[in-house]
Amino acid sequence: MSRAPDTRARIEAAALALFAEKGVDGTSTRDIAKAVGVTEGALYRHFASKDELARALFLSRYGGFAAGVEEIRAKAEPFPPTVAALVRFFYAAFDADPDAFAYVLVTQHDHLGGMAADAPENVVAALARTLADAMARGEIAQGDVALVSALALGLVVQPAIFRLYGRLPQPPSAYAEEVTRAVLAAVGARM
Amino acid sequence: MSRAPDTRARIEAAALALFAEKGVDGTSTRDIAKAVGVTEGALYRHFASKDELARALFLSRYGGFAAGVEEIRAKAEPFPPTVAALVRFFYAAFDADPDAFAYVLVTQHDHLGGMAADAPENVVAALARTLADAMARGEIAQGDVALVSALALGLVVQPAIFRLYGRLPQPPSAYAEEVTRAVLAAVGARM
DNA sequence: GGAATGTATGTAAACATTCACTCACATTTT
DNA sequence: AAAATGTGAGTGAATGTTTACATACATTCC
Repeated sequence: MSRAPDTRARIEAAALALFAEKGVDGTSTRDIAKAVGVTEGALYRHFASKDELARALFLSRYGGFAAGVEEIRAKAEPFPPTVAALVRFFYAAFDADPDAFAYVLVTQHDHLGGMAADAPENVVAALARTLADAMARGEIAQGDVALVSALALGLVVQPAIFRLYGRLPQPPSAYAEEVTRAVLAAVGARM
Repeated sequence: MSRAPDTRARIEAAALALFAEKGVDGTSTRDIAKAVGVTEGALYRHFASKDELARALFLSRYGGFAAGVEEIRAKAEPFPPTVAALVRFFYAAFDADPDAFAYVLVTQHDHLGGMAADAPENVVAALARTLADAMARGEIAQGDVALVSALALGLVVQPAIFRLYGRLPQPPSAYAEEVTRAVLAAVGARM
C-alpha cells in the first residue's frame, strides 16, 4: 500500500502547519504521521530525524526569502521603489504560505545560530546592507544601521503577525502601500 | 531541611529564564527543579502543574504591562508625549527583566486565547484605543486602527527582539528617542 | 518551660504515559 | 530482481505528576 508519490511533500506541508501552530517541541512525530495519514516509520524514510525535518523545512523556506531580498537589493534601484518591492515580496510570500512565514519567523534564531551575522544568505543582513547603502547615498537619514533595520523590519513583520493572530481584517498584502509609506517615513527617506 | 523561604520566587525566576530561552515545551520540570536546586516534588508544593506555573508567570508579568499602558493612556496627554512615555515604559520593562519581556512577547497569544480582543486588560487593545483617540482628535493621520496599531507596536517591539538576539549593540532604552520619532513619523503625527 | 501537635515545605522513588526512533517484513515501482 | 517506500510492533529514555515519608517551625496545652 503506497499510493501518493508525493509523500515527502505532504509530510513537509503537514509538519509545517503543525510546527507553525504548536511549535516544533509541541508537535510529536505521531501528530505529523497522523496528519499525513501514514505511520511514523514512513516519516523516517524521508527524513533522518525530527530535527532534520525541522531544519530542512526552515532552510528551504528561508532560502526563498533570502534569495528574493537579495535579488531586489541587487537591482540597486532608488530607495522608495526598493522598499515597495521588498514589502510586496514579503507579503506575497505571506499570502502564498502563511504557515511557512510564521514558521520561519518564529524559528529563525534557533536555526540561524551558526550562520555569520552578515552572511549574504542572512535576510536581516541583506536588509541592513540595503539600508546602509541608502544611508551612504543620502537617501535616508543617518543613524545606527542595526536600529534602523529593526524599525523597518518591525513595520513589515508586525502586520503579518497581527494577521496570523486574527487581529487584522485583511491579509497584509492589502496594506502594502501604507506599510511602504510608513517605512519611508520612519527611516527619514528624502522624497 | 528547608531554608530559603523564597522558593516560590526562585522557581518563578528560574522557570521564566528557561521558558524565555527554550520555550515552555522545551523546558522540563526536571530542568526547572535543577536550576532552582530543589527536587521536582517541591515545584508541586507551589504550583499545581507546569501549565499553571506557565500561566501564573504570564498573568503576573502581562498584568504589569497592561496596567502601565492603561495608566499612560488615561492621562490623555497630547499624542507625542504619550508615545514617548509608552516607549520609555516598554523599554524600562525590558531593562528590568528581559526574560519576562521575551516570555510575554512569545507566549501572549497562547495565554490570551480566551481574553476578549478589546478587553481593558489587553495591551494591544489599549494601544489601539490610544491611537483611535489620537485619530479622532486629528493628531495623527486617518487610517485603519488595527494596521496603525501593528505599525506602532512593530516599531517598539522589534528593537527589543533584536536586542534579545544580540543584533543591537545597546539595550533598546538607549534608542527610546529615535524609536519615538519613528512612531510619530510612521503614524503621520502632526507636529 | 518543655512536651505534644499541626502545618508548610522539602526529599527520593516510583508512576503511567508519551516521546523519538528502529526493525523485520510486505508491497510497489522501475 | 533490485530499489524504494510503507507498515506495525517494538525499544529505551524522558515526560509530567503522585506518593510515602522526613524535617522545620509555630502554636497549644500541661
